[in-house]
Amino acid sequence: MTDPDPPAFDIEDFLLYRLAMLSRRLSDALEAHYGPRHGLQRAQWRVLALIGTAPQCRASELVRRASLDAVAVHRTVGQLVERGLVLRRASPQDGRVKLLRLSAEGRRVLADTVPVALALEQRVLAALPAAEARALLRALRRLQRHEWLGDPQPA
Amino acid sequence: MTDPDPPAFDIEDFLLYRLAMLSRRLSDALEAHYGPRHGLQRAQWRVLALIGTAPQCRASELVRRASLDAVAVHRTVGQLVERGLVLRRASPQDGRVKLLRLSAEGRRVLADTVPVALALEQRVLAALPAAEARALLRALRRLQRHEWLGDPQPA
DNA sequence: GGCCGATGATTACAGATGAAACTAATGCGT
DNA sequence: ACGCATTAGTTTCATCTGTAATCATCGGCC
Repeated sequence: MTDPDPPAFDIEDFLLYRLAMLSRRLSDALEAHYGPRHGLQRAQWRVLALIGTAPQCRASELVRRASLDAVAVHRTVGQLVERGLVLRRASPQDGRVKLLRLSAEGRRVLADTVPVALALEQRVLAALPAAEARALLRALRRLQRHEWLGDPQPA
Repeated sequence: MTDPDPPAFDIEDFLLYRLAMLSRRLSDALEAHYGPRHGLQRAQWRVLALIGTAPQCRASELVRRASLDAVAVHRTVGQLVERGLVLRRASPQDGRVKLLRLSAEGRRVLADTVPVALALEQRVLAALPAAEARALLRALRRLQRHEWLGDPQPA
């Protein structure tokens, strides 16, 4: 009697779902390139790029900045060290922390994949009208700052 | 000598990375609600909502439409059936396919979580200027259609 | 100087996830 | 009507991912 046909939630028209689908498809596309080519998996490439962006960082910094799982980061770093793409040395100041940086090989691998990543990004943006592309970038940048994104019903 | 400091790729300023971060954080936030409340994990909620959106669908349809892994879908459906949220019955026309629909309980659980999902969506959009929010939605809708998103270097 | 809570990193185990192989049923071609 | 390629669904196994416990080191405090 009251609303025999309520909102009729359509998940395919739902912002979070669209974002997740798009993000996954794009990451799949990128991984399809560097995966076979360098034997890297998604988390490995991401950590490699993060270390490349912020050399001499500690592992915990990656955890914080990328809001990644600490264990996953350490494991991934370990794999990259084994493969000689990342160097890990103890900090002189603090015996607990290990400072991370790319090896020459790591830089080479990253440099080989970055153009493909940027090309994919350009391809996405080129599929949109210029104004819309700019708005998308601005919106993402704006949303990146917001911390409140946890906790849908505060208290 | 040639470019001692090349592009200096900053992954934190990279579209795919921003999308992935935002998407994950939003999905985490939503899961933080329906997870403890109904004991659902992400894939389960998503499949529940997909079945709610398209009742009487077959499992393979979910696989296609959401471009999900077939095994994951079957497994998740199986879990939802066990918990009594989804009903699965053989199709009269085709003995291979099982038609899926929500049980009353499944509808109840979904109805309980949908407002939270929509509130989160509104919250994201409200964080943006109106024009930017509209542009974001339009951009996502536009990109959803594009199939070319696999294959960053076509041949 | 030596205890103790806090922090960084690592390990261990368990549950989740994905690729490949397997079973069942349909429909098409003969 | 029979055989066979195709599609739907399921099972298996190896791998990945995440939670919790562990080890090592630092800094403050008595």
